[in-house]
Amino acid sequence: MRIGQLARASGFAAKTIRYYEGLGLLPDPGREASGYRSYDDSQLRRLELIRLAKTAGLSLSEIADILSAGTGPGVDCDHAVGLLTEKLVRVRLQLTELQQLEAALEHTIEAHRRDELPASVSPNDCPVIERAAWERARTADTVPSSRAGSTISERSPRTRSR
Amino acid sequence: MRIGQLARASGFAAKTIRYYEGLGLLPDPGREASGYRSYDDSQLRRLELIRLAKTAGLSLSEIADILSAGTGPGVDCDHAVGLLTEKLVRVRLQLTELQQLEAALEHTIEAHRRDELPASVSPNDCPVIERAAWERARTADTVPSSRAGSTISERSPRTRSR
DNA sequence: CTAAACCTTCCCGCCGGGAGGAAGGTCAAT
DNA sequence: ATTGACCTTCCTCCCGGCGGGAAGGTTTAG
Repeated sequence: MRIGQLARASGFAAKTIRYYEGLGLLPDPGREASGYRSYDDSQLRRLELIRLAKTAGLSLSEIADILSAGTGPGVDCDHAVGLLTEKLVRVRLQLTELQQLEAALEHTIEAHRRDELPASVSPNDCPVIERAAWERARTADTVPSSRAGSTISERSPRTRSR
Repeated sequence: MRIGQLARASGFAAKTIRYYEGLGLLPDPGREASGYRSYDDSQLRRLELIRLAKTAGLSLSEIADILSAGTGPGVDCDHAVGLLTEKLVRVRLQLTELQQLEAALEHTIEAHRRDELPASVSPNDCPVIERAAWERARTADTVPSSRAGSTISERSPRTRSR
């Protein structure tokens, strides 16, 4: 089986298959005399597992972790459970951040709807943004040092202060 | 005021200030005879507004939208409210997706904890992943065509089928 | 034999938000 | 006049997940 057939059978583009091979998601396939990659059904099954893992919300590096963990022929399912558990923690952190952002946006929009916000007093001044920033900063410090995809920036350029 | 002073005053790195200028977040500053960028306090205030907007969870392109919307000297605050409203919609979609992912992970881990999952029958087969994919796919179709940072992939390579 | 379909490697592009550094020009103080 | 701090432009890198296309070799059908 050449890469084109595998592509049609798996639903992944041939380029993607080569890319996955480069990432270590797929083992080195043999080559025909011509240099063409030569696949068998086990690669197809592996690609199907990769699709499942993607559907499950895993990134390619997480999938690589699962696939290369066993080192034996099979996939280490217990390792996969561990990874899912860690991922759950990360997902919950992201959820917390997003929920805080949601609340900040809601409160700000609501405050504006009720005309509670002052008019802008100068250019480069916007009470709406100020309020949203305040709402967000207010809850941001209650999050336990997440570092997970934070949209918030902590003030400190690499310019040394003097 | 040169870029270094503005950097220290604003807390943004000089590189970042040039980058923002390139993105259109900052107007073209004048130049000294030497070619150095020359800033005044309004740029500092603008950078402070940008920091607030970032704190509020806005991306640079969203901030650019707000800053360039007015076209007059001041920022159009009503436009900012509209943007925040749209962003709230997107945030809620993301929240839905993340909550579904969370539930899928929880259910899968719980099923594993209760030994409800069969053993893997062959290499490239992992009931844990299968279950997680199933849990996720089960809820994924109830989401109203989000398209917002989805981690899920819909099967269709650009290989034309034949 | 030839054309089409297929394969190979390679490099470039995108989204976001910058960081790091090279090569060179300028300014201030000593 | 020299140092060192500052500034300029330009290019490269990182994270994830590929897609496009060039330039060339191979296989297969008619």
